[in-house]
Amino acid sequence: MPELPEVETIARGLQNKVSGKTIQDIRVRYSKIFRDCCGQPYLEEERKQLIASLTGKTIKAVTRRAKYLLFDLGDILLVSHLRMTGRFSSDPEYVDKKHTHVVLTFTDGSVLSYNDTRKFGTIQIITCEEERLKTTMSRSGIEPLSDAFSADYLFDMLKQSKRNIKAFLLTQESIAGIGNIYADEILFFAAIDPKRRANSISEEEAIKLHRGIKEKLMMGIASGGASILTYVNESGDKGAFQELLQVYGKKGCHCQICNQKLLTETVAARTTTYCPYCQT
DNA sequence: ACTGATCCCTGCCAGC
DNA sequence: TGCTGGCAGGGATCAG
Repeated sequence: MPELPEVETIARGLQNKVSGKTIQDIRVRYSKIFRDCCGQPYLEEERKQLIASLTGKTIKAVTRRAKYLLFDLGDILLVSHLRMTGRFSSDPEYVDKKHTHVVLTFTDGSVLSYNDTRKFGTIQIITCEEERLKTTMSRSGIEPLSDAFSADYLFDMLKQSKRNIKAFLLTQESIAGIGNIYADEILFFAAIDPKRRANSISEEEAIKLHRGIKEKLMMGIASGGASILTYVNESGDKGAFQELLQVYGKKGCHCQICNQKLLTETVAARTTTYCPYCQT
């Protein structure tokens, strides 16, 4: 399940693989993947027109914002969210695979496939600035790896929120790009109980939390992402961050610091694993 | 302002 | 062995 580090890894890979390439042909097998700026499926006629309009366009760049992949086609922007199981692959073998829903063929003969087992992922076709502003992507919060995201900034945000800290970290409108895996790892690093109210976090704790957010996300990127379920980058390589996980998915395991048994419970409607002794 | 339920969808696993 | 039902999962959205 791709979070910020995984999406960043994919964006960098795709930038190398497909930027500069011109779309010659598009094959769509499951059309609901394509959505308008509000996330709604298109009516058939409009969808056909929009997809046809992509032919001949050149991919100028592939970048990331929050957990979204952005394909800059000049006057059109493709905004893709991979959700749980979405993946882009430049491997020709993916073209005919089960669950491959969209295949782009470029003028140089190479291909890019969108494959998504659970079909939760989406590709929005954005044709103007007005549409872009309507996307949930544009409502994403601060980029946690940007310089603007300082410990002071985080502490101010925390003071204004009464939600539990896990829910706070998962809310994309606050901080963009953190999902369940990194939220659990960050809270373990910062030694904070996931159920604590955000506004109960002290300045000292906020500084540690801020460091945890930056470090865990950067570690994720440095190791090519965490391959938990099905995540692979655009070349099909797995990441290595899953080997560095300390609490996520470690139900029943023992804390690496105090050796007590880790606890798993639902917090903010997500499976949450933490150390009840170290995280207070 | 926040919480909880619902929806999207398939694979997987426990239980029969 | 084969079937079925329930669950997981990110996040938008809606009701309370």
